[in-house]
Amino acid sequence: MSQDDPGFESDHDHQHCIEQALETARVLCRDRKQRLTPIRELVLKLVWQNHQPLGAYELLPALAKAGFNSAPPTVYRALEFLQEQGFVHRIASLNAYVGCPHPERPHRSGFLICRGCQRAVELNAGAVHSALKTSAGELGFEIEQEMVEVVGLCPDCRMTGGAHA
Amino acid sequence: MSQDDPGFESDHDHQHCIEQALETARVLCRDRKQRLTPIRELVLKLVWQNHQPLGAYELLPALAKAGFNSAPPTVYRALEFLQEQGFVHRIASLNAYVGCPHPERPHRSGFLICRGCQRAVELNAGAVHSALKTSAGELGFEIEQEMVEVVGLCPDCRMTGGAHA
DNA sequence: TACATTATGTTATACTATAACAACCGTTTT
DNA sequence: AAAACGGTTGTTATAGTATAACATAATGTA
Repeated sequence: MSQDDPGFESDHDHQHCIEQALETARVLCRDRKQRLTPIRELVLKLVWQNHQPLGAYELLPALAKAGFNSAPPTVYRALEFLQEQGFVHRIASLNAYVGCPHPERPHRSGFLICRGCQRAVELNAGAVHSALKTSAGELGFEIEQEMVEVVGLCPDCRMTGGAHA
Repeated sequence: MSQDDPGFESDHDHQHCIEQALETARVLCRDRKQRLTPIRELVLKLVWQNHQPLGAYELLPALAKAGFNSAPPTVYRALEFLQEQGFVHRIASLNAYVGCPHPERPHRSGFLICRGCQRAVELNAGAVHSALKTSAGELGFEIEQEMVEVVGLCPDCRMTGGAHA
């Protein structure tokens, strides 16, 4: 994890996270000649509202409120696009989606998921990837995609016994 | 991964896998004073039919054919029990279940999942776990549960371009 | 403009998992 | 043996997650 990423520090300027994520997405889409349509931008913004992964169906009411169609395919399509562009990740063990702080380059990502406050932070785990690559390589297995999802307690919740909001 | 585990070798004596898994489960249940009922044993056997993870709903027809009730709760209950006992693992990214070759002791498990032949082999990834523990520790995160699911191509499928059955 | 391409709207449905309560069964207690 | 109990299974219903398929609209391009 790079130094400027907020980890589990609960007092970071989250508005800044959101702004930056949106701005990065706009720039990258322009470079890549992809269209960050209003729906897609809204979904990205919603996913970034906090560091707690959101389920697809949790996004629908907000879409409806913004005047868009709010049937499931709408949000799944937006999520699919955002994943392809690397702007969000899906967390399989939660059936939920979370913003990616480093969309500029594709990367193997892992997550630390706190069962106390439900926040998930991305782990830039070079060492984990190396170990995995070695173990897989010994079996002749060629890695294409990695999912690393770790559940536990973040520093805040360890102190408060998991009651942190 | 220990030496006696079949990895992606497709010619291992799979009947032996099944027998051994069932026998181990019987012994462990006796030791633990748990009941390996006919339904539970059947589900375990079905999950072990091959090394491809099976979805819960794929098990239902076989349960029906064996004369049991075949409504979803039946199979989910059996799977829940088998997971608690460590006899099977759930693979979140596939919504599927696979037999565990080392149920005698709880362990952090990872999986290599081949997108060619759909086989999944368990990775006894001590090194991966260590790396993860270190990375998490740096953020003050306390690990309770790990999911490591790696998708790629097994040795067989690398040769045949992923067409291996 | 005409055409192709991409995105969105809409309806329906598939797939995955659990809630809730009744019936059954083996064990222990009376 | 009867009653009480805990655990397992049967049964119905429903919650939660995701996609198929086709129609319409918007955008980019010749």
